[in-house]
Amino acid sequence: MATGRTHRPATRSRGIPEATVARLPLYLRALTALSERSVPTVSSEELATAAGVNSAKLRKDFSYLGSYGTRGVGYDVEYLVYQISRELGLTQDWPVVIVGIGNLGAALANYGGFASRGFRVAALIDADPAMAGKPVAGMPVQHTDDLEKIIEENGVSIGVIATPAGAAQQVSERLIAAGVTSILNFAPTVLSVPDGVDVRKVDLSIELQILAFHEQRKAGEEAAAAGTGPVAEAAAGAGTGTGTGAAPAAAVEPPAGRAAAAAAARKGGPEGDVPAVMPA
Amino acid sequence: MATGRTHRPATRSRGIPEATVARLPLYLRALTALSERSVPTVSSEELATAAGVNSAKLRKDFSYLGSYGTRGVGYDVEYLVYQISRELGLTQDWPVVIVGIGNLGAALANYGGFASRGFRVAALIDADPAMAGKPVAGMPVQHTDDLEKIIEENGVSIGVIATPAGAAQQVSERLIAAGVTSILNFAPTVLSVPDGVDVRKVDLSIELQILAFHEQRKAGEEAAAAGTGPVAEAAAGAGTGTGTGAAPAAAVEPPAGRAAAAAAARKGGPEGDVPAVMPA
DNA sequence: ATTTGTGAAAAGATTCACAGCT
DNA sequence: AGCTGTGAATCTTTTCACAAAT
Repeated sequence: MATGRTHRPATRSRGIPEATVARLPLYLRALTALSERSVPTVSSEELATAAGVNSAKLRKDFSYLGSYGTRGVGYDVEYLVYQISRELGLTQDWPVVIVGIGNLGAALANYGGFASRGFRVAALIDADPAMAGKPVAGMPVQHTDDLEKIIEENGVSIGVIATPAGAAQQVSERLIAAGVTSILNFAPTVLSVPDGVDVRKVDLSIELQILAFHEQRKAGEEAAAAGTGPVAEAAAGAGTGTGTGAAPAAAVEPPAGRAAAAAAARKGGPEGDVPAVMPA
Repeated sequence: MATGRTHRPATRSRGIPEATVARLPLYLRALTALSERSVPTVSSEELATAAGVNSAKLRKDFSYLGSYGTRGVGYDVEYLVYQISRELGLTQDWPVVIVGIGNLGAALANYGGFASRGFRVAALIDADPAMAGKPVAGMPVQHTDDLEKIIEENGVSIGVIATPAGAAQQVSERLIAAGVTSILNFAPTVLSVPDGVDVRKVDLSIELQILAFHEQRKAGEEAAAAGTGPVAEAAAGAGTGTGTGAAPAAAVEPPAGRAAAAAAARKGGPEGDVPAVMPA
């Protein structure tokens, strides 16, 4: 999950569960593909497969939007595309600004997926004077000094932050002061924003860390020894184990589960002094 | 949430809830920052604030790992960094390959957040012969032809896909055949993979769409008058201008909206009143 | 005097299973 | 005959609130 909500705790939006909202774009993408192939109708089963979910979930999700299907037949593709687009607010045009035009910012500026939905990149903004005027994705980079003016003139309410972590909080404050109320944050930092502002974050390294966790467990599953620390396998009930034959083939892990030495190495910075304490 | 799990449904890893695993990297980042400032201990309240969660959740999360705190005092920062790192499998080295060195792939290759954890970019791979040998982030791009060899020689078990959508499925199959068991997918497509392979996806446009949903609702909240029908005259109305200031004017939703709209729509026939839907 | 760790309650999400409509 | 829509059951996650520890 590159995702994370920050605000909007209580007010579950218009009765549509957050989990459902998060899947609507998935359905929309699958439907758009069907639409392009001129497929007129689709069953919950087919659409669910295309979107990578199961059909019960999909039907439940759609039930929050209304009764848009036809029993015995399925869903009308075009109609559903429209309904979901409207629900997501994609039938209107959303100007966005991207702040921080480094590698990632440039990648985002070039990313076609924005434009193809209701999003329009209204401006690219960077703090480096040397960047100013340089064209990225066919549009000149503007300087941070003009941030407020750009936001206001374009009626921007969604900002994308792709700056280094250190700059993100300040950038968010300026965006918000100028009128932005939704932020997509790629900087690896927690933004603190006032009530009423939504923040979603995408953190590339967090995703990898979650994968590493599962990867590690896969490795540990077959080498049921090697135990440093609490491997609590017995109590965990190996019965449910993924004992799939499709076990990870590639023997990767050179050293499986080193202990304190590894910690010291990792942390070994200027003051890296790892307490030797280590019960469990 | 840009995030989404694809596999791993039943086997809840080693008793640690998936939701908790997803937050561990967050805690780790906050702890690392404290560690760098040589803060020796931290309370659940402080750490929770730094990580952007509430303290009850944090304590519950930590309780799945063990009893690593001291009542009346808090948590030892260094010790906790080590424990979480170990739990996530970051005390070992994870070689990863990035396939698809376009804008995004290059951004990922340059992203410092990988290297600073246990991740090492072992190779950059692209299908374009013209890219071969060109240095990106100080390392030569290699051709897809050598993919299998690279995976095997480096013992890679985690692959990052940053190719266009059309190439992603095939790339994933080759990665998996060569031994990769975890994939981070940036291509906007659903990968179908065998059991035992984990896929996480990050979709930039999905995140924006979720923000748009909430943004739209905010707008509708204050413009609770304007009894428009089920009409969503978005782009027509304002073009660029969602008005200035914090409150975008373009409201889409009539408060009474859905029920009536749905009913009307259904009466109108299977397809009748479907307005021109913007094709992607 | 604080702050953890955790049962128990509450809220939320998913899955089941089938009535009801086409 | 087939497929949606949805209550009911189940599972997961979050929050509460307080005993236990230092």
